[in-house]
Amino acid sequence: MKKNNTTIYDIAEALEVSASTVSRALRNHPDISESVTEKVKKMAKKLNYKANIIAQNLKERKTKVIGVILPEILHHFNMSVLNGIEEVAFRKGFHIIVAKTNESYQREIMHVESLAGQVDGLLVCISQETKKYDHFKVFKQQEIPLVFFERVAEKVAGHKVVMNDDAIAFAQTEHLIKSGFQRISIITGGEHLNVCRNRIKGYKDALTKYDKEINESLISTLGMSYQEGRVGFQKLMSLSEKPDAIFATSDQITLAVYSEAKRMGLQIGSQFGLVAFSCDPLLGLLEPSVTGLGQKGFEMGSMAAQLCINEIENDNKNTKSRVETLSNELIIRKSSLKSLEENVLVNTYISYTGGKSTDESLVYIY
Amino acid sequence: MKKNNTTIYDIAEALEVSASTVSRALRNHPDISESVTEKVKKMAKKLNYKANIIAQNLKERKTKVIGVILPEILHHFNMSVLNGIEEVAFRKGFHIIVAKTNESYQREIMHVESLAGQVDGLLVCISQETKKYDHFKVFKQQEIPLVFFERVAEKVAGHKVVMNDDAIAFAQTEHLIKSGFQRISIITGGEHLNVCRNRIKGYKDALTKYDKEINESLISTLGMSYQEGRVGFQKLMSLSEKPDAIFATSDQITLAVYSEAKRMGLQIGSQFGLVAFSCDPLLGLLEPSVTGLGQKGFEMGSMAAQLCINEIENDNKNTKSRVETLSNELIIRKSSLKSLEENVLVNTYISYTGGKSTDESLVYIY
DNA sequence: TATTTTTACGCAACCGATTGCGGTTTCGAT
DNA sequence: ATCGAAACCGCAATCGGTTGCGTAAAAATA
Repeated sequence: MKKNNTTIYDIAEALEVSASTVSRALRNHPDISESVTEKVKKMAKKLNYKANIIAQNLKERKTKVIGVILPEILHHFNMSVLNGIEEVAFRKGFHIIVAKTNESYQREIMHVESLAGQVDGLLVCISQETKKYDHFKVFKQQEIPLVFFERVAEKVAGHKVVMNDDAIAFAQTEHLIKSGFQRISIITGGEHLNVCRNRIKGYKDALTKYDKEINESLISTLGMSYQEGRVGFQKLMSLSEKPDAIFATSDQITLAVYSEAKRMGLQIGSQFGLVAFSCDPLLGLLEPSVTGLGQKGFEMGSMAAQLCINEIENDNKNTKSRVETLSNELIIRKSSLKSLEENVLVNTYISYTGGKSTDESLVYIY
Repeated sequence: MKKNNTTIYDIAEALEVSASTVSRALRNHPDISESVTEKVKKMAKKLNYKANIIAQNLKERKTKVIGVILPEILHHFNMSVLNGIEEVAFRKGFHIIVAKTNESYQREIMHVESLAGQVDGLLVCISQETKKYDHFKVFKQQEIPLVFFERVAEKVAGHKVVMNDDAIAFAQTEHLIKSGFQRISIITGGEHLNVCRNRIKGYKDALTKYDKEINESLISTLGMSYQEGRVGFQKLMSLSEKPDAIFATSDQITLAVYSEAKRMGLQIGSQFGLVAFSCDPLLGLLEPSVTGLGQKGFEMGSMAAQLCINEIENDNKNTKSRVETLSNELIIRKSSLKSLEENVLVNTYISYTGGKSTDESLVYIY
């Protein structure tokens, strides 16, 4: 990026041929004779020629880079998604620009706008604050493929990759009910986010199915971050009628609830139920271990990247935005079991049909 | 990146001025009158003009992108480093391209070479397999700033950001000794990696100080990954004389050892000691909790990014490669305590002076 | 030998912006 | 009225490759 780099003109001059010949020779164009091609390549090697990728990008109107915008870089789910994205991108010859928003709408806008000019496609998990989606129009205008994952902008054109949030949430809640918990709380973010809305929906549907009252004061929608999760939990635990179980809907919330509950001396599992919309393998190592989900982050990331790259390469105008819904599975562990009796597990079966995604394949593992 | 984008020429045509005037107007060049500047900007807005960043990059010979090459995307330490890098990069107006090697030398080479043309600087944590460093010469030639973090190529010019590995390793080992463990094993990677070599050095120095024999069969150098850590642990535990404590030198190894040890029914802490070169906050939530390190990943990442960006912007040829050594601290938890007696902690003090980094500020927290 | 077809390259435009230099106009100063 | 200086703006080169088109030379065909 600095200077002194040898260009095709240097090679051309050294060999007394034209730059176009050099260019063609380096790309093995049949119009160029073997002998010349040979000479050019030799000289290129000798002069340590490296093609200027930026110049090529300008000419070709592509960068072989896809952008990834996500709310944070740290916790397991997002990182496994990122891992999946990188893996697919690499195999397809793409690099990825990673930009995080820290859940800030403004920062998301900045990234979307600045990325528009330098990526061939964009993968986005929208921020918590985002409620307007005009900033994505730039991508439509420039016809750059846009794929959402996890938290999607439903009104915006572009493929979406999501989880079967409603079904999972239903199953998790149902599981807590069958396990014997009475006052089940959910800690999540605002309902403008599809993930929160759908998880709340599954939660409510489960309560309804079992004729349990839906108590809005047990629904905390402060946000998906650690801090927000912690505050949400503390507020719930300061209610006159405290919950006896929590459905934590993010890695961070799970972490916050688990830490706080332990700190407060609650006996997670026997005394206090916890299920997590989270797939960190460490959940299985905690004592008590925490009921969570299967590892679908990598899958989500690779699928999103696939969709995006296909769109880039095939250049087909089938702009029907597909919505890919990944089926996740429940991993039942101790945190959600009042007792370790087998029959709770045996009696736990799938019966959710409330959402678009009827999912009969939830797998329960102890 | 696709097409139909309005250019300065479109604006120029619409306004019957020259493209250079448009260019200058958009950048508020004083040579252009207010009225024209006004008109140009208005027309730019109207035609929805977005500057072509690639063209600017070509002209300016910079991309405002820095590359990050790391071995894997998933575990806590690397991600906290990445988080720090992104944060600093963002504040400085840079984007980051993230490329992982999966610990593969070949893949590292590919990334280094392909990134050379499209980033203004590069941050690298070398792969486990890497033992030759010729591929980095491209960056010297092109005078692109190169900064290593964590695992560094010592012979290659470029700043380095590392941890006080030797001091920490010494302290961890010493702590295990004082805690009463007899056969202390270390699980790490090959000594060609600075981190492994230095951690082994600290480990050995501690043993030596306490007149304990250095038993090479207790030193497992299979690698830093989960799988390698697991295999290493299993081999150690199949020795006729098993270790009674493990020093795990990566997030992944720690995870592997902890899982396996639990699976084998070992009583971690009281019966089997474990210290981890790892700072995942979840370590504190495990039961028993795991002795680890303070959170320095973010700091390492942000420092590396700072150094790199300074180099890019100041363009100063002070090519003295600095080595920044971050002081980390030990967080003592249950996994390394045979008993919970206070005196173990009281007797644990800093006395390491064996390495380049004499570190008096290790903080012990229970 | 004359004519057609290949083969092998070069010219110049193009991708989209930036900028040194030069030219024209305007305006105050003498 | 004349001159020099600002004030304003355009020409053309440049960044480094890519490629359509044209053409001279070599080979093939008549």
